[in-house]
Amino acid sequence: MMGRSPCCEKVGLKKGPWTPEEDQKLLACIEEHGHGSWRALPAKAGLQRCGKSCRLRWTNYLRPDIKRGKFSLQEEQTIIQLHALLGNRWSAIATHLPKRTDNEIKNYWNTHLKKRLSKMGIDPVTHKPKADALSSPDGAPSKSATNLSHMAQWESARLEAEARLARESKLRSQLSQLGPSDLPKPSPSSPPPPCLDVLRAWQGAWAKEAKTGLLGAGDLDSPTSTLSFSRMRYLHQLPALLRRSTGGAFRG
DNA sequence: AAACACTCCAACCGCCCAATT
DNA sequence: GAATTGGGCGGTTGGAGTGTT
Repeated sequence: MMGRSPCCEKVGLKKGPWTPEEDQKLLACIEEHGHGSWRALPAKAGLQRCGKSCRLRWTNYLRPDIKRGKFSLQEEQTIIQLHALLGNRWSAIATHLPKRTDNEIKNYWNTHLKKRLSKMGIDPVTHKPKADALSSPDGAPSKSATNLSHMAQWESARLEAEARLARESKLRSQLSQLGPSDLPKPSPSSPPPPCLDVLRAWQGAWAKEAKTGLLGAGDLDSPTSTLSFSRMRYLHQLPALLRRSTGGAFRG
């Protein structure tokens, strides 16, 4: 026989919002058996749901290692900076925000941050000032802009690699914890997430470049000459911009 | 108080890819 | 190698909650 055994039959499966009873069943089942196979879980748990729905409910809502509620200013900055570098790759962004799910970040971006950036005159897709010129008059990027462009590309690739490593590490720890002990716990053996270190390193690199004069004085003040340079400067100034846009009322 | 408009987010859908047979 | 699945991802949306007229 080709392939695997057939997937769960999709007749009579419940959809829509989860009830507290369903949540309890799902939690109890994962506590007792771990989630092992999502496909097999609904039957074990006595749920009229498909495995996919169970997985979504667990990863986005029931998992105990989830922080819910208001995003801090620091988290907002991180999301915007990572979005400028990575685009709509929410799972990659989420690996740098401990305890936040990609779904929550995506929602927060769509309902809050996108609008906020627009109000600040920043295109939320390109992260460029809306009326900004795309290139220098002669069309040739400056040397510093080229360097910065390479730097941005390098950082983007590095973030991607880190996100991948984080995923693989998570997968390994899940595999080793299959079974009753599958509930996430504060484990001293699991490495801390890469978190904000990448952004800090990047910010440090920016400061160094600016200080050592790799950026010409004009580069810091003149209209931006390339998309990458514009983006780099924007990222550098983001914390101050955000503080201004929130009127300082936001505290991390 | 009712009707309508808007906001927000949990959950769905469809697609993709690696793994499995 | 082909067929098929499970799981992950990003885009989208239904509907509850809130605000406005």
